[in-house]
Amino acid sequence: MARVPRQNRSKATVDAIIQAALMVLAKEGPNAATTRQIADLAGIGVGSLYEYFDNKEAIFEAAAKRFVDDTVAMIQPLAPRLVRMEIRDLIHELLYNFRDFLEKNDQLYLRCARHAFTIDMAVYQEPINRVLMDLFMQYLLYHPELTKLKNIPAAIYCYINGSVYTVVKHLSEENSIISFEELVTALADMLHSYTTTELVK
Amino acid sequence: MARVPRQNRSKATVDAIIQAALMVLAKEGPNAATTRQIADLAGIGVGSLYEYFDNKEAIFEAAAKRFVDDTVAMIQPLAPRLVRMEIRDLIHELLYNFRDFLEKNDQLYLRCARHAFTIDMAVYQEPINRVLMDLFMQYLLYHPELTKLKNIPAAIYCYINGSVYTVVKHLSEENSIISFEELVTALADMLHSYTTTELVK
Amino acid sequence: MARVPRQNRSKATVDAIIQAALMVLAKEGPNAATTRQIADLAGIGVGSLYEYFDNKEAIFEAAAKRFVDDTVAMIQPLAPRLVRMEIRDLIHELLYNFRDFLEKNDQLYLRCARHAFTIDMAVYQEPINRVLMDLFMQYLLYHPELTKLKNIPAAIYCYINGSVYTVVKHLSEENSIISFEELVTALADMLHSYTTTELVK
Amino acid sequence: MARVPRQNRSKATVDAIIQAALMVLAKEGPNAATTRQIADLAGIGVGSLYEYFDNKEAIFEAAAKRFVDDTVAMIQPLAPRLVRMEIRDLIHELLYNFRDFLEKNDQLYLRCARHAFTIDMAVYQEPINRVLMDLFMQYLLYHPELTKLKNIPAAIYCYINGSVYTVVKHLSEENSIISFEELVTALADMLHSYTTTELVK
DNA sequence: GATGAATGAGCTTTCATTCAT
DNA sequence: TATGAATGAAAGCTCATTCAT
Repeated sequence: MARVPRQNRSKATVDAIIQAALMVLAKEGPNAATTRQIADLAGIGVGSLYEYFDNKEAIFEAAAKRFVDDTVAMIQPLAPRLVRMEIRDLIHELLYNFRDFLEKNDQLYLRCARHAFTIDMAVYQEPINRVLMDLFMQYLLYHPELTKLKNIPAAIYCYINGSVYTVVKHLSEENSIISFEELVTALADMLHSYTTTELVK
Repeated sequence: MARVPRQNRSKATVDAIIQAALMVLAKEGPNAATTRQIADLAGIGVGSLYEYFDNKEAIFEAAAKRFVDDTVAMIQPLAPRLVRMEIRDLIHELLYNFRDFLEKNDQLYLRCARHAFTIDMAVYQEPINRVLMDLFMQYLLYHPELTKLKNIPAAIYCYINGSVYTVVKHLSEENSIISFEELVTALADMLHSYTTTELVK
Repeated sequence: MARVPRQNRSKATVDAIIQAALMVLAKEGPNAATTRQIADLAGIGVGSLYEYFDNKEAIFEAAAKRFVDDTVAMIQPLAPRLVRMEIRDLIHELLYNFRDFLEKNDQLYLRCARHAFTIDMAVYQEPINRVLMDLFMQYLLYHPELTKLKNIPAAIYCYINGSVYTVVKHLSEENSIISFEELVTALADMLHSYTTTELVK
Repeated sequence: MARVPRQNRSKATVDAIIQAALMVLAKEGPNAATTRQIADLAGIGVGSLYEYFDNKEAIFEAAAKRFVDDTVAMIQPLAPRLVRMEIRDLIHELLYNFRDFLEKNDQLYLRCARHAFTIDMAVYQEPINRVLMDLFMQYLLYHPELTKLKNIPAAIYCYINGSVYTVVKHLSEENSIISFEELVTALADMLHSYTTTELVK
């Protein structure tokens, strides 16, 4: 039976397991990843895995949660600055930060994200989408003229989902036909043109 | 060693295997799908799988190819009509056809597509992206004024990848915050506004 | 149910199967050899194998019999000449003929023989041992002074078994510490010295 | 991945596996022997086999090595006594010891040896041949007059290979035409006559 | 609490054999 | 008679999970 660890020692072990799970996930993908690999990388015995998690899936859930929390934690502090920017600059700033986040630690998170777009894992994407949605909502407060846009929720829904997927896919491509800068500019321009023309009749 | 089926009987068996593979893929996802399930669903013995395919992976490749080919075959005949339409109507027409395609046969293809966004499977998405890219390129021939748009390849790259993913994700959601019609309209408007404002300086 | 073939066509097919079995046996060994390989090499369908043989083992038995019969047929005609020779010349002549027999057809029979020393296959070696025993018995008729040797059956038993195995083993070795000529001379000398000293008290 | 057993418990398991493998090998031969049989006989689960060995072949290799090591260990301590004996007594002593070794444990090793003469397994016979060769070489030191024999390596090569095979074959025969005593005497006499007559010219 | 040896269900794959054509 | 597609038992092997230490 998995227990909630309260001591520091335990917390450190849980952390090591999650970190190891992320690394194994990044390297092998979710199918090939084994509990033995995770335990070895975490520097503990396989049995200990089950002291902290009910089963393998619970470990991956925790790893996914970690990924999502870190992503949210990366975005949230940017908000105060972003909401005051011109829309195209916002997108630039946001996506370059997103890229840096994905590529740090030898692309640890990028390689995890590659496997994350199975729609089954959409539950985990939810918080990321929400924080981005919040960002855009706050943006509206600072730019009230935009509230006249048609069907804002639908537009945001499309833009967020499409952009996140497109960025991850692009970064995962060995030889893309376009550069990251071109990608970002295109995404920025698309949102900019939308916000300047699609007003409610 | 897999052999090339020559007789009609054999061809039917290969078809049954691919169909069964798609159904198992749709129901279980690529990890949980087993050869036994495929054989059972195809109504044949496990051994027969290996008369036509070298291994399990080859079966899934064939299934993925079938999905992609069918998708392309669904889009291609629409092209002549679509390229003559106004851009928002094009998107509407295209995406409603796409939805019907994904939802037929008890959402067979939609449920397969849910698993297809693992970036590892991007190889299989390639032909779909290409046929859509071709569609937009042809569209330019019929609407020459659009050739003045900034960085067309980048815009198309973002739009196609983002839209396809967003549509599949939306259709997979049980209770979405927006309706399909709203989604389509938002995507259509976004492209429309981009084409009317983002001209080369 | 396997049938005894009486027509020429059938006999040719049986022959082709046996030949194919020997070749597959030589190349793959008895474990890795499959019915499909045999059928392919024989130029017939797998099903046809079972028109002439009850099962795979029966094919191998027939192949073993063929090998044995050919070996006996190789030795028998040599006998009239060999029995008149001096004992060392007999061994030389016999073993060089044996070597040629084993190495013809790209070592077909040598490679089969390598697998034949499993003592389980001793049944098949029997006729070979017998023809060699007959040879030595005939030899005694032409050299009556040898009948005074101690325990002739035991000596022949040891000499035949030991020599045949040693020759096949030696020919199978890539880099032997001794040459074939040295091997033959040693075996010849050993028998010669035995026949000149070990007389019944 | 096989791990090196460190604990006593593990070492006992490895031993049980090797012992079981020898028994299965003895009963079924190398082809028919399955991993399940070995595991059952060893009283462990199939999975445990793979805790200690990379694959089935590695188990058989270890079993073969055990057989060879034990054979060598049986012969080696005899050497000091044998090298001082008259040659015929040496052969008697050696072969009777060999027989006892092969027949102990319900003929465990004899039944393994029956399968070992596939020339492919000659690699494993090597150490046995070498220890016997060493024995004869030492014998020469104690009987310097024998160094005048013609081509000693060739003679030893033939004698060792031939004798070992002949003994194993004879012991495996249900109803042999000669007794073990006759066999041993014949082999002893053969070597004795060779050593007394075949001197370098 | 931590371990890792042990487990065995269940996977993919092979292949001798059958039988409708 | 000849075929080869179909079969399915059985093989080798993996790995999440357990539990005695």
